[in-house]
Amino acid sequence: MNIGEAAAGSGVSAKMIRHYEAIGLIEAERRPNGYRSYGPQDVAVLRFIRHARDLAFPLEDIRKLLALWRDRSRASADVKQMALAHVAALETKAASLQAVADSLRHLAQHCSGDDRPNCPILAELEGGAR
Amino acid sequence: MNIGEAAAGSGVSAKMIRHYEAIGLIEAERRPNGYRSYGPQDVAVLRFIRHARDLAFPLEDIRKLLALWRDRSRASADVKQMALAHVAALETKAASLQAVADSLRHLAQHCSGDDRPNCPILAELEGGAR
DNA sequence: CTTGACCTTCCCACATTGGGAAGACCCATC
DNA sequence: GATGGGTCTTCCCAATGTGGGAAGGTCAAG
Repeated sequence: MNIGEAAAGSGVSAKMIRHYEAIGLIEAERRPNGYRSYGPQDVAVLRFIRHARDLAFPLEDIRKLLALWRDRSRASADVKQMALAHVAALETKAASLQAVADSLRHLAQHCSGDDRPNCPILAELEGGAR
Repeated sequence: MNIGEAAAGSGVSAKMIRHYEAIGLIEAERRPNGYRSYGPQDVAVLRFIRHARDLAFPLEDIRKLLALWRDRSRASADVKQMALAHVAALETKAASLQAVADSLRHLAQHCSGDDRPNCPILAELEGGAR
């Protein structure tokens, strides 16, 4: 099948498929006319990639996951270790975003929010967080 | 003062100061020799920007915040509204990261993590999340 | 043969920060 | 006055991931 069909079948845009190929994440056969040609197995790989992206794995992680996926004799410990490291990274980032949100919400709570100019939020930005 | 001193005094790198100028967030006087020249007020602006970045405001938001900051007669409601919208965005992102982390952690929990190849994480990536 | 849908490559954009090169400059010391 | 170290200038490139769009080739149906 052509790239469009592979895109539709995998949920990965044609743009991204070409990009993944450009960075060496995947490969593709070429037809005499230069068109990329994909089989069902390729679509499965693309789906794998998309699911991993859905789980916010960086592409470099996905590169390793693909290698592990293709290696029938891999140790599941390797996969688990990657997954847990990724979970930790996600949670760290989520917590830090939440912390920032909390402190900003706190600031906003003390802002009258009417048509007077006085605003602790701007005051904090001006001088605070030293 | 020169850019280096302004950078040291504000906590914004010289690189970033030039960048902020390039995108029109700030301006700078030029000396005859071409060097940028900053005064204490400029450093205050840079500090304002850095604090807003610490609170994860996007630069476009900072552009508006700066305008509000400079407008002595602004209504605090405008600031509060922006802040709360930003808080909501942060919390949405934090929650979605946490949700992804949760589901991945859940998957990892069912992975033996030993030297056997069987791994539900890969299986899920392969077929799941449809 | 024309038309439209699809494919190709290539460049550009987003947002943010940093690295580094090449050249100009300033100040102080010899 | 020259030499040198530090600072400044601009310009290009990098990362991340995704998309837009142009210019041109290809294919199938009418």
